[in-house]
Amino acid sequence: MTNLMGQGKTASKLVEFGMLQNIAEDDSQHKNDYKTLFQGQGKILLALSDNDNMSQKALAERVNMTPQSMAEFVRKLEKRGLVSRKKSSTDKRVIIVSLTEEGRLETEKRTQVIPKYLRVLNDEELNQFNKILDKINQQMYLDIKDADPTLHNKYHKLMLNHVLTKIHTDETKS
Amino acid sequence: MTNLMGQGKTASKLVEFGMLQNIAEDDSQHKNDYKTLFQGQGKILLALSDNDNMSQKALAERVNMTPQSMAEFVRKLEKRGLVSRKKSSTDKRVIIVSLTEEGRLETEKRTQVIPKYLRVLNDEELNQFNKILDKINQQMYLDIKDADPTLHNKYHKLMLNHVLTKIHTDETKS
DNA sequence: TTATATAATCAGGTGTACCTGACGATTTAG
DNA sequence: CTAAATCGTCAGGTACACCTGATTATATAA
Repeated sequence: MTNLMGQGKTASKLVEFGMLQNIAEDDSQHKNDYKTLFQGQGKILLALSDNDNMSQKALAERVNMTPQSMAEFVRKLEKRGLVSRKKSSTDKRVIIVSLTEEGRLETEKRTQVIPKYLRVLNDEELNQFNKILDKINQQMYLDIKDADPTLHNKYHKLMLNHVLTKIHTDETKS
Repeated sequence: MTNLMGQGKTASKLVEFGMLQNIAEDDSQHKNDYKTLFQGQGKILLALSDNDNMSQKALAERVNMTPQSMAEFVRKLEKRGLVSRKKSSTDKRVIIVSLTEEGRLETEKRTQVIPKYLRVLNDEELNQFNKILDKINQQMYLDIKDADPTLHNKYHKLMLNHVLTKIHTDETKS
């Protein structure tokens, strides 16, 4: 099982990678906390980046949490000036949440960070890495779908497209 | 700046990768919570895997937290049966913390998990991935050292060696 | 031997991500 | 038009990773 051995090696390197990411964050002034990017308030910002002006209910469903939690986080985000809440005119029960300009910038900043360590890779390696990540990510989408089709729909492949496309574009420009 | 563009692409794929890891965890029965592997109790287990029988004080320094926090976490780990605490015979003030057999197994289990998604990579890709991760990890060690030499010493490259070597060995056997 | 340092503990936070239950304000369906 | 469904809020809670300050043993140095 040569392949299994290779996988094990890679797995341990990934663990190491995870550990290092963590340490690097603990340390120093990084505000782009990798850990919180995909949880709570960060998760909501990402969802809004993909699809703005959602009701709290829809948002809650989208990111798989209770409406109460969503209300709490949205309120916190509002306090931070990253989202705004306005009553829907068609249905006075619902509240439409949208990113403020600041929120949009903040989210972009957080997802656009190019980790310093990538600079050690040359073009060929970056290319290889991209292909590998593509394969892995694609497989993870499938695994998630396998485990829970509903979840998969919510976090559909398109979720990050908005943000990610922007990154590519911006990068291309520079 | 072709290279910068490549880096941006890779960066976004890494963000996506992180997001997917997170979703996959939320979902389903994974107990090997990637998020907690390097924090709090998990961090301590890792430190002990590398260097067992440390005093609480030494442990606290090693993982960069206050002795009070350490005391709390160690107590929790003891309750879970993963570590044992015994008074040092030479210095009755200090408490020596060590992994129980269960703790050792648990830690190995948590670090040994081979993510399912790796199976989509062929031998060549695994090889490339390994090389890339090696380069990246090495660079991250340097970056951490750069930012804080003390921290670097504590989380020295050797930290995970113990655990990781075991993984390699076990994998080789299978 | 007495003052001081040191390891740990107790007590009491803080912040963040969640959750459940109860309830008020609308909207919609019968 | 009234009852049920729907969206959101309020109140209160849990769990986990931390932290500061004060205090108790024990060890060491003057």
